[in-house]
Amino acid sequence: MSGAKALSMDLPLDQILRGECVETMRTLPSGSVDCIFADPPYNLQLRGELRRPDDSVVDGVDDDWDKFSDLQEYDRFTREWLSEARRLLHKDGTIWVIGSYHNIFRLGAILQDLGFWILNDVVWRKSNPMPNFRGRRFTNAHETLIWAARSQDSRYRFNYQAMKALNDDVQMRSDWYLPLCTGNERLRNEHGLKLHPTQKPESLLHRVLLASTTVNDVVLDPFSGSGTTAAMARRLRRHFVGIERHPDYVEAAMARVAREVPLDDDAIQTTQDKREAPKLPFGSLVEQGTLVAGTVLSDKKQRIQATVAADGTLVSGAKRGSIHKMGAMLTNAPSCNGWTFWHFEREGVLLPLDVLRQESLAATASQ
Amino acid sequence: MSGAKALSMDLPLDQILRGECVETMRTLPSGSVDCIFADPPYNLQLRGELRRPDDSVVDGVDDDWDKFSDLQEYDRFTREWLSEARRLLHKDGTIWVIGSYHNIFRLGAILQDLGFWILNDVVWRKSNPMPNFRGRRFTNAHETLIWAARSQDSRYRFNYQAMKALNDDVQMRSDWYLPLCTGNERLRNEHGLKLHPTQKPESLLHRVLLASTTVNDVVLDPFSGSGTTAAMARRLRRHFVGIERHPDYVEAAMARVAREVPLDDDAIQTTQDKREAPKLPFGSLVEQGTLVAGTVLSDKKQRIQATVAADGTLVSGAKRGSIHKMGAMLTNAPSCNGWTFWHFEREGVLLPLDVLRQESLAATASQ
DNA sequence: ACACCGGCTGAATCTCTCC
DNA sequence: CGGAGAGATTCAGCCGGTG
Repeated sequence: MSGAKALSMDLPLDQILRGECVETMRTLPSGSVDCIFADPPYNLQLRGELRRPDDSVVDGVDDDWDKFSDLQEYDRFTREWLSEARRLLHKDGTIWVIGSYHNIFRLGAILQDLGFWILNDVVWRKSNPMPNFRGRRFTNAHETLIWAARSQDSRYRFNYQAMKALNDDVQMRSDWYLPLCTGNERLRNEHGLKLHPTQKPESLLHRVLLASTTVNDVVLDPFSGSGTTAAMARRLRRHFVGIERHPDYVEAAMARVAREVPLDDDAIQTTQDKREAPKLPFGSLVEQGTLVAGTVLSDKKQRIQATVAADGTLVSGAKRGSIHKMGAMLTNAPSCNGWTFWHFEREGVLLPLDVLRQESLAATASQ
Repeated sequence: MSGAKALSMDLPLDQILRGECVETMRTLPSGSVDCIFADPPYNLQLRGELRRPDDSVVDGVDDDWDKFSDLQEYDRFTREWLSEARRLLHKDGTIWVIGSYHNIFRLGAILQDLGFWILNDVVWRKSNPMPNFRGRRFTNAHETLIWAARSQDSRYRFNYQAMKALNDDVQMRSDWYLPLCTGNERLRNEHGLKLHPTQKPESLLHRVLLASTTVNDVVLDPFSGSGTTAAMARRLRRHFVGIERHPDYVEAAMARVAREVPLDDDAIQTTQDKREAPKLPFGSLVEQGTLVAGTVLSDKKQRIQATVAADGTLVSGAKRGSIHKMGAMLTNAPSCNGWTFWHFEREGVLLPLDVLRQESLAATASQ
């Protein structure tokens, strides 16, 4: 994704803007951000205070910003900020929202109503959730993230191979097992009390940003709070724009960002998707003599053969075509990746053509 | 809960009624069921044919009953059957609905709009989900259930101790790890093909009914399908009322129920679910900051070095791969256990990565 | 009898670029 | 905007056949 970078000239980069969420978003240019992460107020509807079995009071979320008169008011607020978010998002951009069962269904339905295209719902499984003290429900041990593209036809970014690498080389699933933000990671005020009631763990934002953005992308967090998004953006060398109404949070978050050291060139690299690798036409291997015209290729089980022609096509009897087309034709398949289908012999071993491509790309990269 | 039993005289018990969902519900008496389990159409909106990398075709859900012209029509349908469901539910009763990201946000929002009171959202984590074949999203590895009481002041049933016992004497969490319905459990037609495209596993209904109903309770399933709810109700000695519009499904489900043997008085119904072996991908250590990206690892004799990248791969020159692959590559070995091969330095001492893994697993204890 | 291997399958919104 | 073509992409578990 060339992304929104060219459009971001009017965007105040790497800052947390103090102000109301919607009002501040209205001052920013359309299509100027590549990705949005939003952790909106939860509308928790807590009735009175909650006590642990030992009668200590649970420090729940009871700040003013979490009080909404009713569902309709919450929906109105949600539609308003999500509409602005959609305007700010680049056409190929994606948005993440996080919530619990109190608000996630409102968020999801309104996302769909506004034309966002849901790509995944992702479950953050907490390794250390708060137990259900009254024993009247299941332990609420997860929160839900929704990942959505701006529209159905967005050509969004997903760093598939990086996610696979992060998960021991099997596809990353939609359920993520991560600890809560505790201990030293948790920001505290001068009295040692937690600064923000819902500070998100860095590991969560690390995975979110690694999955759906690339270096120098612009990430917007309209409910910046303790600044986890901003801090992880800086660490991973993405640009950020935060919005936060409470000056204390703005200050604490910017101080936090300043303490963050961006990863260096070696550490920031991730496994590349093949789709992004430099293109190398099969014909150039023949031109360069890497593979001599006249070489006979076969499938892995050596049931099918074809001969390499001087123009990089394959020939078998009266049939001729690209490595892909011939693979598909000779196996009656609708399509075929010739790079992995066709094999050549080297020192008695059958190797896929892809090996030659990798070698050739590696050789030219180091020049 | 004294429950709805006294009211159920006009209710046709332990049958699957052939008919349209809403129409049939209208014939049943108000407040007559203790619990509802509903697996409505998901509105998947599948477009073309999907093929696996081996070119085989995925047998998707293309049935007419899952097609809706737009979200508005889906919402209308949902409001209609949920309204009837609420009328049939006893004042202290609860409802379960299951869905995927395609429809669960519509379901949840409408439940709230109608006055249901959400108790939990529960995540069914699939042990064996279908992969994402195109590598364009996270593996869709879960479905979501919403558990809600008829109203905020319902004195609903929750068998807390039974759930705790089922979970090795720790509170049952909101994330459940259960396999898909496959193998012998899957109902098949005379050609050996699956009878119903979306048959739910018995383990799921077993847990649902065990959590939220008691012996002789009445359970309604307005989208009965293959009859998993009815079968598990009979096994657990609950009464059931099913509604299903396709006569073939009604017949197959009633035959299935007839094969079911109710548990006897002594049977303690704890089909213990497989405890999940604690797994920890190397990438998690990087995300969680246990090991910082940019750290240089080495073998025990410090002859070989590599740098940790942000996606949990190791980098050395032009080479990149998992801790295992890189260990093997750099030593020319066929394979390598990266956890014991690679070492990091702590207080001047070289320690294997495995130490970090053990520490991290111990800290988070029970997955 | 037992191990191993190949085949099959599951609620799936599943490509991208160039002409 | 439509069509053609290049080329990227899979995990766990069950079943049946074979050695």
